[in-house]
Amino acid sequence: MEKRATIKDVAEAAGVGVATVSRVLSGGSASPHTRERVLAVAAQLDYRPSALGRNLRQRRTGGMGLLVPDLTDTFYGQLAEGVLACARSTGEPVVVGSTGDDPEQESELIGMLLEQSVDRLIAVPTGDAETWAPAVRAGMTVVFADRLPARPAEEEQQDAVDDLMRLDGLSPAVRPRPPEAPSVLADDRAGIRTAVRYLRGLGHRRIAFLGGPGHDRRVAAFREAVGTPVDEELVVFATGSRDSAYAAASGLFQSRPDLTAVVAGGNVLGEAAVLAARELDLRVPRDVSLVMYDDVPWAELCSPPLTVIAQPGRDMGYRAAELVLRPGVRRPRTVVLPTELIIRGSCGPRR
Amino acid sequence: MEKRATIKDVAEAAGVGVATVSRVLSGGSASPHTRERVLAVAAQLDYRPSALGRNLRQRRTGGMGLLVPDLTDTFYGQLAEGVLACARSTGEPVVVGSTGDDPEQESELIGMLLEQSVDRLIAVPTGDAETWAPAVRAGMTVVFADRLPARPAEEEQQDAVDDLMRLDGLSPAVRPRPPEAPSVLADDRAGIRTAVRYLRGLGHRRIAFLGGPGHDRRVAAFREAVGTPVDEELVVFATGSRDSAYAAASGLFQSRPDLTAVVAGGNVLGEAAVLAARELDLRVPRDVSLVMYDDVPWAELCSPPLTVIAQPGRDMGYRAAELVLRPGVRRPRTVVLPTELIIRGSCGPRR
DNA sequence: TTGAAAGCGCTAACAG
DNA sequence: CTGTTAGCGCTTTCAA
Repeated sequence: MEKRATIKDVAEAAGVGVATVSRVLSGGSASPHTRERVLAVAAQLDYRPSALGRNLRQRRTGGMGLLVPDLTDTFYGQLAEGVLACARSTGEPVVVGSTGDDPEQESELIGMLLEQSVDRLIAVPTGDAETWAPAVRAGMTVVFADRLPARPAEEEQQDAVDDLMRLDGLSPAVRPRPPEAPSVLADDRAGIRTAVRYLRGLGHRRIAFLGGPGHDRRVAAFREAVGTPVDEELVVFATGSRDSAYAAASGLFQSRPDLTAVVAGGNVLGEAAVLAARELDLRVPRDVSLVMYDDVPWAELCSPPLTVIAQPGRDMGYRAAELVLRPGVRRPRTVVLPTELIIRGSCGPRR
Repeated sequence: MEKRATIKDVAEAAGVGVATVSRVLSGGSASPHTRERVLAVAAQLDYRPSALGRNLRQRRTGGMGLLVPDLTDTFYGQLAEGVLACARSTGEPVVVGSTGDDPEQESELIGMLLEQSVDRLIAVPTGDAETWAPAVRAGMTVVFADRLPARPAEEEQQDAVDDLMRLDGLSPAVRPRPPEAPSVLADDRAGIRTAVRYLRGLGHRRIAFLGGPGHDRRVAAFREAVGTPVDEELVVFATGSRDSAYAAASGLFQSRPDLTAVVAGGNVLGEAAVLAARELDLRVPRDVSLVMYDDVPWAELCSPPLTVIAQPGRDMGYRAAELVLRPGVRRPRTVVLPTELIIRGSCGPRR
């Protein structure tokens, strides 16, 4: 346990000032001779600039934060891998937090990051705009991935009012929106639409949607794809846990034995659906067809192999990291990545 | 984007010195009156001490590092969740890195952590003792989880020599071992032994082991459980990737169609085995029985559901985090957590 | 019990 | 092109 050399040590050993060392090491101008000398001494002393000093001086930590709901969910594992890969290529540290899809924990983690002066953050948000206010106020560069923060209830109400006005042929007042953070999303709308069309093509009419936290855009897409009127009993929600997902799936199958197909909004829900169906002796795809959001390695292992809506988790993470590192001036604020319906064996014609 | 209050602001507003504020906030002694006053002002100014200043002063970052091979592997996801849960309870930041089971990347990540002055690290190591030397030299508190660093080749050789001496009835010289870092491991030996016994009980004699990086202890246990002579063709290794795992599994099945059972050393290998078997039209468990290390949610979804050796990934992470945060004086240096054979449907009697 | 002051290692003005 | 210097926000002696 020997203590590391400081910039001062290098300066002395090289017979120059500390500023020169700093300059050379950060690519500033210096005479070839000096540069060479400094570099040699630094190498010889095995000098590594301490991030501590730099951070304090610049009043910000390098690197970035990453907040996901649950690293046990393969999709978020993929996303995280993407972020880490990008960060590794630039040598940046990534502070990771797991929110458990709980706004309160998310809030605490944001506080922790603020305390660390981490000013760049990639998040799969759980809380609403209010939860995210402190981060924005502090001037953090935030990039949302996979989903956007829910909008506060009051705003939704206001939207409803606006909609009514529009029905009456009136133009609602233009109200300012909170500045949208850049985000990286999958094309949920297209993904869901394709899946629903596929199921309808197979003859299915009573199609259910099994959603989880943050799946609002997917449900909306589902509603749109199914068209009015949507049978509300066929749209059910679980919280983040596997237990809750199982309960929701099981409840759905039991309360509506007439449904013939299910779209699961995420891989944990898909897993729950398979389990619940088996428990209730429903055969897939004979009794019920299933499409799952997320392609995960085990989707192929199921029998039958699961038909899925694949989204590029790793790419999403990588892109988000790029965005947060280089907040381009006129870069597209929102990146939408394509989804793909991968047809395997979990869907069949309506029984 | 308003700038945060500093300790100086609080001191001025409370009419005390900065030292007093520091003391009060870190639970030092102060008159009740002063304390109250400082606390009130701090709250009112929404003061949060900056980790930057503290870190520089103490020449160390709070929190810890976490290095895993791949967050896409559910087991490491579980482990990471455990670490993050523990860290969250103490408000500590966790810097996570993914090594891809590549010693070089691991080495770079260690360097990055050193640069950040992160002096506590939990790692699922990939490199050998040499890779870990810099961390040790720098005085990092390291806790290994799931596995230990491979020992350098020369040492293995020396061991072989020692073994020969013992065979000759000689006592080899006592050579110093590198100080062992504390670690949290699953009881691989018992887990593998139980699985092998179970398979033998079903009548299997030609049992193969499908291993990956870091599975040395598991192979050793396998060899021991099978007893001499071990059919070396039945012990095959893959690198970390899914492709490699698939290739290894497929190759194994094809080169030794006479094998009747396989023990997969990890969930990625288990996945590969299922896939390869299916591709070769081998039925599980009729044609080949399979036991997989790691219980993961999808093990139950397979058909047949996979018989597994479960290890408590989340607990392992949590314990490791506790160990690294409180390096107990005379605490057990190595924690071994129990494994459990969970019998589902992937093993049958020898055909 | 309290405050003043000295840095921790680094970068960025500012002179030279 | 280069060196000197002034902090960044905090903790921690050391006196008072």
